[in-house]
Parts: sequence; structure tokens; C-alpha cells
Amino acid sequence: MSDCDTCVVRNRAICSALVPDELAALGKLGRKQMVSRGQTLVWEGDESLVVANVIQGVLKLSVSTQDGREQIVGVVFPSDFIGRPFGKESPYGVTALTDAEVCIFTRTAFDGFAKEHPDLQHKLLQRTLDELDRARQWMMLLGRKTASERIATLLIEISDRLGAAGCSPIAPFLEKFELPMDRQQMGDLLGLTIETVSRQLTKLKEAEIIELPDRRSVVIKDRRRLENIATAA
Amino acid sequence: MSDCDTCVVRNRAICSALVPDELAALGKLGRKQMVSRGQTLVWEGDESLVVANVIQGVLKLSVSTQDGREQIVGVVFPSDFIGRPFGKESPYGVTALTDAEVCIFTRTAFDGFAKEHPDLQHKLLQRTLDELDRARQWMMLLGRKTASERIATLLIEISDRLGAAGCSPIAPFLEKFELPMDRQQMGDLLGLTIETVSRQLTKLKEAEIIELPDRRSVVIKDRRRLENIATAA
DNA sequence: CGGCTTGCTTGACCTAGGTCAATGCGGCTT
DNA sequence: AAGCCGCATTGACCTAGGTCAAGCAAGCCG
Repeated sequence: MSDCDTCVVRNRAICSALVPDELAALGKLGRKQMVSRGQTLVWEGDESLVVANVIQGVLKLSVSTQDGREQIVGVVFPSDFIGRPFGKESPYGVTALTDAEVCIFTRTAFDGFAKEHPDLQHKLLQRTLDELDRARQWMMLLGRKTASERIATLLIEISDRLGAAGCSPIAPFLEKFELPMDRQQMGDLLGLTIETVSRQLTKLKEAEIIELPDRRSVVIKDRRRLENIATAA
Repeated sequence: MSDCDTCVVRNRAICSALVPDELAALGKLGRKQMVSRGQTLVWEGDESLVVANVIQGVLKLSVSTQDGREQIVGVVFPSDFIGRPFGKESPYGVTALTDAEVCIFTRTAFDGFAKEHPDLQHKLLQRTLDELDRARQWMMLLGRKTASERIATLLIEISDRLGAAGCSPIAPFLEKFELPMDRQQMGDLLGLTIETVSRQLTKLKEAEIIELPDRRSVVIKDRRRLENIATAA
């Protein structure tokens, strides 16, 4: 049984749609689980057996071709929901980018519970609609943006989402943060190669728009200019 | 008041979640409307004022950059749902690719009705999840596939979706069909230029995988080979 | 301390697909 | 039937980003 009362994401995850009694009932179905960096929770093409809420850490959703090309199709942060409820196999794999903690449910148990709780379903619908909007924005990036626009967009997006994931209500975004992924994964997310990612980052560094204190850290020195590059203004 | 009893998509659109009484109530809120090719139903960035079901025809969802680059982020066929329920502005425009007929609702009226009808919301959630899966598959295409893989994938997809939209239960896909878009729009959907689209189509024609009887028609002569190209096998 | 390992950067070169500029062609209009 | 007009195709050339191949720096371990 999960201890929902002390869960750090209880006010932001879909669980926030529930009243205490309902929350307790859902808590009985779920179980907290640690996932270490690189570990895969769901394999692409497998039957969708589990769904989960992210408590801590960052995970990727990814699709691959037979010949090994990979595209990351989504990145989930704390309080986000993972998985494909209501039947079907999962069309993408789910793998931890950092050590993470999730609150996991068997899909069938979750589906049953959701059917009985329209408020939960409503919340899930809202989230799915938001996720769809984000996916579509990313389609624009992949289809039409240049390499430098892509990198700038990614840095802004990570800064925003890590800011939103933090509990502080006064930090809409972060100016210094740790990348939750390596260069290869940035490439897989942006539809670029590792070399292009690296070159574009050094270009931004040389233009004094960002600093790169170490391989995982980014400091945004001139957010305005970065945003201009990102939106192709 | 719409005449739902005779609606050609009543068994496939989200309305199929409703019992006759409910359907009549929803029908009172909606109104059938013709949209002619090229006409825009919703502008990118505008407040989301309407939602709709597609009865006939094909529409595109698209996003543009300030400097005029366009990416089509979705294509909707008969029985599909259009719009961004539950608040927010629409992050993409909706424009008819062919003459079309839609069953349109004001967003607020629809939202109110949906809140009272969990079955309808459930159907909407399922559709949104499917749409999200499709968007993510397309992200793989835009991020990692070559031009010929993209064109092949598009032809298969259109053939499948036009087949599914037809009422015949024995036609899972079509071997001859009319493209619901011109070359430019194919490019905007695939993240390619018009010239590359044209060159790839003639390449497929010369390989005798397809025929192009006129600018809008396609005949798939060797579906197996086309599928192999599409999946990068 | 030196030698590995792992991930990142940099450089030199190449190519898929973009750009620019004709040319073609079917359908309308007069 | 001649002239447009709006696409689509084709060709010649160019470039952003991919590929291939060294280097390089930080952590780690003996």
C-alpha cells in the first residue's frame, strides 16, 4: 500500500482529483517502486500491463526502427502520468533517464478504478489533451526547425518543466539546471546526431547565451536571446 | 437541431457512446455545417470556441512559425473529433483540405454536456489517446525517416484511413484512392519540400510500386514493397 | 601516480534534401 | 483554338547537417 498522504506529487498528479476516501482506495492498488537510470519499465510493442505516476526523476518514451534509429517521443517529469490505459499494446518503450521513483498500478486494476471515477478520468483526459498539444508542438520542431532552433527550444523546455516540477510557486523556470539526459538522448529527442548537438551547444556557449559548467549542467545567461532563437523570430 | 438518426457517422463518432435520449439532447446543441476546401474553421492561437465531429471530408490541423514555415500536425477524417475541449486556446489551426461537412458545437456547451456524461468522456479519452499514439508515430517519421520512407508511410496511412472511413467492413485499406491534399500539403505534413515530394513520387512510379493516373489519384500496385519502404525494413 | 573507460568535442569530408529556375500540362476562358 | 492559370515536374546547383575519424577531459581503479 502506498502512503499517499505524504506523497510529494499528491497535489499535482491525477490523484488530486480524488477525495480522501477514494485516494485511499486507489492507494491500495498502487505500489511505489524505484527505477534506476537506464532501466526499462515498459518495452515498445509489449502488451500494456502497467501504468504509473512519476514521483521523482525523469523518464523517456521512445520508438525505434528495425535498423536501430531511435526517436524519443516524450519525456515525463514528476507528477506526470505514464502508460497507455484502456487496452492496447504500448506503442513506445518507457525507460528511466535518471534514477526515478514511480507509483505503479496494473493496467487492469487502474482501468477498473478509473471507470468508476469520472473525476479521475476527466483529469486524465485533460492531461492527455495537454500531452497531445505538446507532441504536436514537437512535430513542428522535428519537421521544420533548424538545428539551432531545436537546441534552443529544448533548453527552454527543460528549464520550464523542471521549474514547474519544483514545488516553489515562484519559480516558473530555472536559469541553472542539470540536464536529465546525455548528448545522444538530446539528439534522439531532437532528431539530430550527437555531433550536431555538441556543435550547437558550443555555438550557444561562444555566443555567451549559455554556460556549460560541466557535461550535465546548463546555465542560461540570456534567456531572451535563447527564446528568440527557439521561436525562430 | 441536427438529425442524428440519419447521420452517416453516428456509429463511429464519439456520439456512439450515448443512448437515444442523450443523443437527442446532444443533437440539440449541435448544428451541421458545410466547410469548403481551403476554409479555416479555427485559427491557430485563437481561443477555442468550437468543437466538432467530422461527417464528410478531410481537414488539416497545422502550426506555423512567424517566418511562414508550416507543419501539418494532424489530419482528420470522417467520424474524427476536432477541437480542444476544456478551455485553453487552440494551439493549431483547423482548415478544410477538401469540401467537408461537420457537426459543430460551441465549446462551452459541449464541455458542459461532456461533464454530465462520463461515457462520452470515456470515448473522448480513448480517441485522444489514439490520436496521441498517432502523433508520436509521426514524430518518429519526422525525426528519423528518410524522404522515401516518409512518402511511402504517407501513402499507406492515407490508404488505411480512407479505407477505415468507408462503411464497407471488408475494405481495411484502398488500393486506389484520391489524395485529399496537394503536393505542398504533403510536404507540410512530411517535413519536406514540394520538389522532394514530387521526386520521390516519380521514383516510386518508375519502380512500378505505384501509378499516378492524375495529380490527385494514386494506385498502389505493390503494397508489400511500399510497406517495406515505409517501415525502413 | 599512470593507464582505462566513457562521454564529449572538434575537424575534414560527404550527401540527402533544399533552393532556384525553367519547363510541362491539363483545365478554363474568351 | 489560343492564351492563361495553377499545379506539378525536372534539372542544376548548394548547404545544413550527417558521417567518419581523431583527440580530449573527467572520473576510476590498480
